[in-house]
Amino acid sequence: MAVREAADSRTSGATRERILNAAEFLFVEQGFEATSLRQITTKAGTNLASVNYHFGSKDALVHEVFERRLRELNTARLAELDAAESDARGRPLALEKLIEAFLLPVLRMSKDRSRGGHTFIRLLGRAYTEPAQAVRKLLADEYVGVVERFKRALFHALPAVPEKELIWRMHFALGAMSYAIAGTDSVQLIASYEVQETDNIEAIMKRIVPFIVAGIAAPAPAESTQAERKAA
Amino acid sequence: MAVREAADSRTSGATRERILNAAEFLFVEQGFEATSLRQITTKAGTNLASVNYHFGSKDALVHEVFERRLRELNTARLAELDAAESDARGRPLALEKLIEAFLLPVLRMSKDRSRGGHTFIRLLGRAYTEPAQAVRKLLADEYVGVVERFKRALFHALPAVPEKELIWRMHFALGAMSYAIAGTDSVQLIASYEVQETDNIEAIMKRIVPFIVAGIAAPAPAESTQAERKAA
DNA sequence: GTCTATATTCAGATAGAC
DNA sequence: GTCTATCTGAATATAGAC
Repeated sequence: MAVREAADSRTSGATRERILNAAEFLFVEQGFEATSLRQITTKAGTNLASVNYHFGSKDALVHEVFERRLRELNTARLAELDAAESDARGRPLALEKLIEAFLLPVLRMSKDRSRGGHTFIRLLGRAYTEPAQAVRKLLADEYVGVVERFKRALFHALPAVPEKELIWRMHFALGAMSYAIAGTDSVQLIASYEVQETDNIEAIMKRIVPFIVAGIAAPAPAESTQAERKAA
Repeated sequence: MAVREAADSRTSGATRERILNAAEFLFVEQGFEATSLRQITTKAGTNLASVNYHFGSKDALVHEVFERRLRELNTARLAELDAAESDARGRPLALEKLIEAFLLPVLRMSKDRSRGGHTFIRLLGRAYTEPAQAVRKLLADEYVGVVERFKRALFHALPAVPEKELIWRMHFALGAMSYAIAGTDSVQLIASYEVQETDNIEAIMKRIVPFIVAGIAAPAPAESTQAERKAA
């Protein structure tokens, strides 16, 4: 994978990757703050100093854990959207296709246990609500292109719904998706749901697309804020 | 509020409350792990030892921060649902009423800046995805009654949708709500949303109810899992 | 109940041998 | 690049005076 330093040494990059994988796993289980470099290096089978050698600091390691997967994920999302729009030949995209373009790469990554994508997807669902400034900044930077692109497609797909309304619904949808993704953990938490298939993301996807499509295409509510009512 | 130790000393309980409020605020800003007892006691205007005196440990403090608000919140939710069902006189509840029963107490608490409810609501949105075992256990315990009760009402309101489907949609809805609530932080994060009213929770509520109603009442997707397709 | 001073543990980071 | 040993600071928690 990592092109930059692949061939020169037999295990060059291997230690780096092992650290990233170990960190990813432990971050899912415990969160960023609660995970120490000692835990990470022990799990990765290397020494404590190696993190600072390869990444410079713990913050930089966190950054890399996200960036290596997010770049792949968002590139794939844009490619899916391009393909769907190409199929549509200039006509507005079916809302369902749009949602699928956003979610399919997640589905694919979550099924890829061999390269550890499955672990990262669980981490991703939690990242949006992360209080750490560094993580928030990173997500914002990494997502700005994707969000802009999908927003335009959404406006085009549903010209009847006010754009402001659509922006909010996009946000709600992201919340539903995020829970669906992180749900592997949190469904059991919330209650005694009699649900067996919490680790079958494919089944979850099939359930969430109709939910989001219906929510986003819902009739717009009466547009009147508190201020507007007072003024009237 | 705190009945247990109210009257005996003039300031008894006051320090305790100040600690809880300071902790609540800092947990929102930084998360649990990143917040130290030193920060909390400094902000509360007391000494470091007072946390251990009043709560026994940092974990116990976290526990209390949640419990004092969640008890109030969930009691109010059940009362709203009771009232709505009483109005309906045995007939199935309108889905919209059910959602509102769940969300109105959140709205009310979020508008209550004088008692700090506003702060807690921002914390709540993040709590569901918290990795810390202690927080997850606490939420599960505190929510089990509410979820069971609303689940029954939901099954009753939408007998046409399979129960398994409804459980998943309830989960998705919770994700959307959670994002809507924590959105004060995360809307700006995700992208350059041109939205001004991110701190007007009342306006947000008006937008999310139709979204959730439409999503939960959506037509059920073709019910076939991967396993079932293979078997066929 | 409140506070200062302190015990103890563990964190991230670095120096320097190999 | 890898490793051991160590520095420095900060965390939770407690002892004991007031």
